[in-house]
Amino acid sequence: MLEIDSTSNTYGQSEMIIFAEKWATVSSTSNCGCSASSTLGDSPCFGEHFEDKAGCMFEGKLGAESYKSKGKKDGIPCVIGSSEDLIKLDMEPHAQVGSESDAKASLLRDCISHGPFPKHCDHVKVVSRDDDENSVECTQASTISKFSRPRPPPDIGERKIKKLSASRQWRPQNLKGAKMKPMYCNGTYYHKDERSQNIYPFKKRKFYSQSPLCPSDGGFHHEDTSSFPKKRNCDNCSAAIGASSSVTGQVHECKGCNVKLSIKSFKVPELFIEIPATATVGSLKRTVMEAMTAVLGNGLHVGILLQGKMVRDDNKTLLQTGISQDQKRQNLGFILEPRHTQITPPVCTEDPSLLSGGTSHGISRSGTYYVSPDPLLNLSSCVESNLNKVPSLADILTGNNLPETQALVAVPSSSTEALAVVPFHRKSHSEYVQRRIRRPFSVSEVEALVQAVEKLGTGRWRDVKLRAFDSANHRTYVDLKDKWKTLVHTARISPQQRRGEPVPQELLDRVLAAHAFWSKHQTRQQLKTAF
DNA sequence: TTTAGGG
DNA sequence: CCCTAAA
Repeated sequence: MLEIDSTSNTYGQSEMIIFAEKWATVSSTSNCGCSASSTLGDSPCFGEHFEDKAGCMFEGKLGAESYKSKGKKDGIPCVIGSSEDLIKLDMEPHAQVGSESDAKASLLRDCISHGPFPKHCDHVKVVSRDDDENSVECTQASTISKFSRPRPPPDIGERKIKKLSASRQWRPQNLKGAKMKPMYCNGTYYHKDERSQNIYPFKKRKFYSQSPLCPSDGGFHHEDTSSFPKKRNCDNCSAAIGASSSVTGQVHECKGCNVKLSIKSFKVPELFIEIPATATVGSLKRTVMEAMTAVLGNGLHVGILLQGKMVRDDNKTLLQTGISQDQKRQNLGFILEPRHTQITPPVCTEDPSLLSGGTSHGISRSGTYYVSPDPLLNLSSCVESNLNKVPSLADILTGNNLPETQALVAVPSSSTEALAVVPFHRKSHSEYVQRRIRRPFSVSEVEALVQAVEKLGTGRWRDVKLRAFDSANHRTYVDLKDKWKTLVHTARISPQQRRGEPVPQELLDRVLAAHAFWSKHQTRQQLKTAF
């Protein structure tokens, strides 16, 4: 197996220039009818020009080296990225914070996730490469294909990730039973008191994030191709990570009243990819693509950190926030975070020992990947009050506004690697399911399990669950049965062969004893019923 | 839904 | 942990 650690992945865009309306919040820039589910896997139309309503214009060649556009109208030029991984924003000091961050977010979104060309181009004009003025309404795909890379045939199963995270599901066989008894079903996570819920961070976020209360994001998630319930559809959590600008960059003020910010490349979160050595390069590319889509495909939000504080008021001008001040800008940072952060803060499990460090470097299935958070996200502490906002991922990751017990993933906070350990794997054509986080049994759990089995015997896992793990929502009776199986196995092998947190020999002995006893017992029962 | 077992 | 046949 090949394991690729692409920690240093960066999105150094090639040269890219945005022209946005001076006073517009540039978020509109990217709201040009783009479809959220246009993903990397869907293959952006490279090499396109387009101009959206807001007058922003891109010429994209994400796959290639160049990505630039020329400006027109009275926009403010923003150069983002280059071969030197440079991102420059030339902003008017009175520009709103939101316009700056949104500009970048939309750039990244468009270029990274969706490609420079929106899939649905109702509101987009395609202009000839040679003549920017001669724009032609894009009314059909054929118009685009003239410029773009040939689109794949309808069979995009292998490539398309339909609302990647949205399509993910847990225990599909149980999904329909939302009314099941809590302990049997993950439906439990819908209904029970959240505070009592344990850490299925992504799942929880998925389920809650697009609850009816979750506002529409207005632009990037409209193509809801998923057939799953709405409430599971706005999970960005898959990308329960964020990225931050790897360098806050030099900041310099230009002569006029414009503020120029220079940001080095945006880093993407650490990516782990596992793929068979026999896989083709193409499939490797696809896998990376899918991973990136998972991370970025759902839309990004840019957060701004000024001297360690999150700048939340998008309506403040750069002057007001102090961004235009040279000295303050020394400490200016940008953070990428998933767009939907309306999550219900998960709560730490009642027993910290239950969380005893599963490593995030677990092996996932072939051709899968998972991401871990960018450590950079942990660097700053934000003290600002929340202004009525639901904590964002960045908040959580930076420990802002959330007590430790509400960590996004209830793992020891020191364990940065424990975050986001959920790999994806393809279930069918365009569905991705998320594997549950691996959470090794702690000794105390083993103890409880052994005790229950001693009492109830093997084969009554539901009762075992009820008896000893009733409140451990993340342990199903199947889990307990599986654990017992491994315990028996563990007890039988030599201590040298055992892995993970060592289980006291005494417990293992009891396992063997109980296993032997109940095996006989079962045999006897069977014999009884047989005769 | 639960159990049982293979993957 | 996942998947699923079978009960």
